[in-house]
Amino acid sequence: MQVSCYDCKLRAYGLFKRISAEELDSIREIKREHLQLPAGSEIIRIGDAAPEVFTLYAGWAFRYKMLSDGRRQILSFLLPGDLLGLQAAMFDAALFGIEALTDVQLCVLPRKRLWTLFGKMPDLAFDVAWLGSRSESFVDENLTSVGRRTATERVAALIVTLYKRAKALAMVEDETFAFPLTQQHIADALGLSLVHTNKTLARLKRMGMFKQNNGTMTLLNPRILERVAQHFDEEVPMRPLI
Amino acid sequence: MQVSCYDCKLRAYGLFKRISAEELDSIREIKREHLQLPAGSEIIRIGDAAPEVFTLYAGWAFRYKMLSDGRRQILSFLLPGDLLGLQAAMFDAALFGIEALTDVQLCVLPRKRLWTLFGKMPDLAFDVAWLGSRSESFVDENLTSVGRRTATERVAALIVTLYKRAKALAMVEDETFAFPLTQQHIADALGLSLVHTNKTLARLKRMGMFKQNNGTMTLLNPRILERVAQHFDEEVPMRPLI
DNA sequence: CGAAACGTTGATATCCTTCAACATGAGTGG
DNA sequence: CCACTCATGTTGAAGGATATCAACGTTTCG
Repeated sequence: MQVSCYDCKLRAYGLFKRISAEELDSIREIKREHLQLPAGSEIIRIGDAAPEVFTLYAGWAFRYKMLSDGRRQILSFLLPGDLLGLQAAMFDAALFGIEALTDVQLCVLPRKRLWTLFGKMPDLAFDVAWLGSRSESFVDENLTSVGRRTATERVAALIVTLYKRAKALAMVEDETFAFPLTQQHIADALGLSLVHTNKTLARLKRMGMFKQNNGTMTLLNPRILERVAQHFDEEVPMRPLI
Repeated sequence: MQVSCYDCKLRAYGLFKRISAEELDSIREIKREHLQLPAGSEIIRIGDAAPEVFTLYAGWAFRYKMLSDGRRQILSFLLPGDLLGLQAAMFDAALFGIEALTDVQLCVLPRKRLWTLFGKMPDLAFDVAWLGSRSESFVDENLTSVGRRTATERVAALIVTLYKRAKALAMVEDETFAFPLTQQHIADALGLSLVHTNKTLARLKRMGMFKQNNGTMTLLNPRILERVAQHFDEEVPMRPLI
């Protein structure tokens, strides 16, 4: 399936700013291909030299680091509209891996052409920087969870954050959204053991906070869950403000 | 003391790329003032609307978030040459605070002028994005520490990372460098309690890894300390590659 | 000199990990 | 269609790493 930049569904969500036809042409010019990969694929491998930049068009992914003895830390989850591999493209080797959590569709943006385009379209440079900043904000929030929240607060905060991100993408209906993470993913994102993650989820479920059904998550009490999470007042913006 | 961009000491470290006189003029044009603040100053307050962007010219600072009940998470430490507040300037409110750890000197870069300059100097846009990516990489590493390393590994990893960053700035002599963090800062960066941080530092000191003298840190065995830390093979670049 | 910030140390409590076993479901080959 | 395996989820018990509490020591600085 070939998707054109002209009718990119992502733009429909107000995810990108209104742009001129001319600007759109420029973007379309750098987009090389539209990739489709199955769940579990390694999109960027740790140590990869000079990977390209991607826009995640559909599906979920996650960014992670590994210690030499196999311990894994998930740094952030990636949803449609997120930019993948910007950091990696800046350096000469990827410092982290990116793996597809579900089947994914990617728009490939060859980095050389991207840098060139910065000259012609300063607004694009701003947008890329904006997406990069937003991505760092998510890591900041996760770090705060892992460093200073209890297990229950961490799990609650993760679910609330993913719920809000999904909602901004119109992926939530009746407080229900696709939730492709396994308990191992949650554990590795929150710095918890698998067993404790399981027990914590069970506790929140018993408290009536949510229920899960074949790959979906339904929040039964988003307000309370947000309080349990000790969620921040200041929130990461979901889309450009301009 | 007024410092001119033309003889900026930071450039001497190869921290910035060689740039033309014309480019330098452009940068100097956006730099508004050179600020001096004492240790403990709040450089950016959480929730601040539309803060400016700063270059940390001299001194140390740290970026942090707080939970409503007072728990604090330090997200990253900032050394000379780092850009402060890029994220905050992108959004309409700062999601984190920045506090001076020592007396600091800041170059103020009014954000409007900075965005304008992106159009004239795409290379500058790239550099700003590069600094942003590097900053995110440090958060990534810290998150991996807090999530997946033991207390001893965390403390070792933090010391090694700061040592390497200081070294890249020519701030290390005889394995000795200024170390302005209190144990409370270390604890808040690593997601540990103050008491446990103290005992962990004592253990590493007893192991002969380092010694501290009125505000300085001396590494007695950097190699071993790096192994204790389970330090990554792939390292965050210290300066632009181009 | 006194106060406040910072550092040190031992005892006790607890959250979370590890270990071990079993349950469930999907996919696969016989 | 069944047996098998592999990934995932669940549960109880025990141990350990880290937190909390409390007290005291040390340094700095007005």
